[in-house]
Amino acid sequence: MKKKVTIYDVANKANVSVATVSRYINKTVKVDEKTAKDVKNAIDLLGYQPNRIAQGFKNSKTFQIMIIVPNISNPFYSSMYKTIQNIANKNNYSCILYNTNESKEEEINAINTFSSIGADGIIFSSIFNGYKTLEMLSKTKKPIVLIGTFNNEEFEKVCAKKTKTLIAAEYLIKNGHKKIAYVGGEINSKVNVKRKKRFIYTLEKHNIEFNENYCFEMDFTMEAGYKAGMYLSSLSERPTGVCAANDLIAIGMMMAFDENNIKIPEEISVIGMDNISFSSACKPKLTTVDNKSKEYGTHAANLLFDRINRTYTGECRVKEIDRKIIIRDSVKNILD
Amino acid sequence: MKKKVTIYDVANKANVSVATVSRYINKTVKVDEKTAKDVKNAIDLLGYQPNRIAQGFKNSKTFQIMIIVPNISNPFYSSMYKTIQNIANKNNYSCILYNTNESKEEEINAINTFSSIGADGIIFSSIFNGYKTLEMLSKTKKPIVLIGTFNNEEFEKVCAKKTKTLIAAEYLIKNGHKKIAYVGGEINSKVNVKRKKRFIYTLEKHNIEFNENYCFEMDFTMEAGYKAGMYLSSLSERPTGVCAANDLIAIGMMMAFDENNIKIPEEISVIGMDNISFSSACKPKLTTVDNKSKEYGTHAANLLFDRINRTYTGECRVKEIDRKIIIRDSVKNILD
DNA sequence: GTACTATTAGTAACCGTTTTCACAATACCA
DNA sequence: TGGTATTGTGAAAACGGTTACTAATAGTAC
Repeated sequence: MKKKVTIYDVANKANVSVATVSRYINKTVKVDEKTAKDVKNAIDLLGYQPNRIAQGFKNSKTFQIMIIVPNISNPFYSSMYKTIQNIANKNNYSCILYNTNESKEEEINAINTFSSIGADGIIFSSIFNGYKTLEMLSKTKKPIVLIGTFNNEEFEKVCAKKTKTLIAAEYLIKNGHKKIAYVGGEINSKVNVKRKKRFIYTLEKHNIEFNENYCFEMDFTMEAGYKAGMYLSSLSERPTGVCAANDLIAIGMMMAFDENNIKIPEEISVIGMDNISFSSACKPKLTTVDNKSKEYGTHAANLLFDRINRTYTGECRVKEIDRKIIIRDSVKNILD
Repeated sequence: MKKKVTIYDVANKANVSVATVSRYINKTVKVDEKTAKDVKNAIDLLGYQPNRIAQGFKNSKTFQIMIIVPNISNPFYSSMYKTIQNIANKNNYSCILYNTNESKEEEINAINTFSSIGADGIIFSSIFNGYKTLEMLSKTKKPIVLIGTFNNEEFEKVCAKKTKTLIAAEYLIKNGHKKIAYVGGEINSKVNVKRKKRFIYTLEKHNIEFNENYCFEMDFTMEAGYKAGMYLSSLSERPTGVCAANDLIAIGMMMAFDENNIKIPEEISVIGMDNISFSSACKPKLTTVDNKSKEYGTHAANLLFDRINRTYTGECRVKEIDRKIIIRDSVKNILD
């Protein structure tokens, strides 16, 4: 095993001091042109590569950021991750991905590793409120960006301008629907609780009463959507529109309606949220609310690198993403 | 800004030397019980956390592995990543994820970063043959695991025992099908080329002639599958079975058949590959070949950590994954 | 020629650990 | 009792960079 070539070897070869080599590499101070040439030659000759760990150790900088997501198999997060990675790479940074599997415990573990490996910043998304996690993050004194809604003024944030539920429900209402069902996800998750609350609030705002029979909560999967569709199909007085907590649910539901020969959107309108790729491939094409994973990623990464590179040092900012409805074929205007 | 608490602070507080503290933490040498208690108290009191970078610097170890994938939005890879991360965490390691976006250039970049950050190992998956990448990897002298088929004896590998295509095609043949179509993906990708070759080979092995009319290659999406389905529906003499290069294609195809009132599997049988979650949620439930992302992940991570921890130092091993067919409702036995 | 300033380069301290080596204290044995 | 293992501990030298401080040289003004 060949010995690693260090900055000392380069200095020797080039007949200069290690300081000069370091200065040449980091361009912190100008070195004479002739000397620079010698150093460059020595580096090339020896195939020298600065040891990142040693650099990181000395500078207490790792050139790494950590990204914490609930579930990387969710197309929203994987797409967001990809845009973050791109921006990070452009800044000469690598990304440590931590998948928490939607578990609170794992979030704690994630933040613990974060502070122990000393990454330079973190992008944190969670389906929990997480007072403890935020407190832990605060202690790290590192640049931090939160994804989603948190009660916190201490960190950079990127979140939605209006909730998806509001947008979806109002679109149905605007199209004349009054008997509207809500199909949520895992009943106890904060995300579901919040969405349902939002849904009810939106109905009331438009003087429509919320009907408990038009509510089905199970989990965020296609199978759950199928069951919801079966349930709604069986009602003697069916709703005219359904608001699904995500596209998977909506797609599963449409399958059930199809199986029961209930025409979409003629007999029932369906609206989803997320705009995953499947939503434009199914039949009829699903009307949904775009979740704009790429915008989330771009803003989060930019906020973070503004802090890391000290391009911005003012008050913490909040980027609000303006989600738009994607009108396709699954909602009918029943006013016509 | 409070100063970071170091091993010296702990040593001071506990009235021992830094060496003792280090020994207590790493359990490399036994320390007296009483001393250990003192050290533990001091650590707790000060909230001391060893500095990973310094540790890494001293040990030339980063406690990080890198995982390179073509596309993290592909459910296969995200699921694989999750299992790898779990095993890594158990080994006290973090994972750097590098998404190459199915680009050769990005693969080069990925490996360059890998060697510059000096991670302790790498799990590499690619849709290319990549002679250059393998050569670069070889130079790093680090533990390496390859995912998929590569012509290489130098690294650990985990790949399939039989190709998915072989399994799928043979299942159709076993069920009496002779007029079988192949719907592939992006025509120029190595993966598609290989799969098609495999498909033709399997037919010939069973004395069935390959019919170019029964071949449709576009890309690996649901939309492409839909178009393929439309094309096949339009043929005057339709195949009795179709072998799709992945589940997305199969699902898209089934939609097209459904739209054309072609009953599955009564009039046409469809088989997919991947066993993504959608495949068991659609109607009829799709018969497919399980891609076992979790097994890939588990084996890859275990092979890697055997090397990293020097639990195994022998010849490079190849783990072959025995993929199984998942029989559901989309293939009919036409011999009955 | 002297004094002063700019520019470039070298010396050595430092970052926070691990670990080798040496040594003291204790245990063991004849 | 003396001699030898055994055990637990501390001092100090790494690991490979960066950088504050210092020194040398060149350039400029008087």
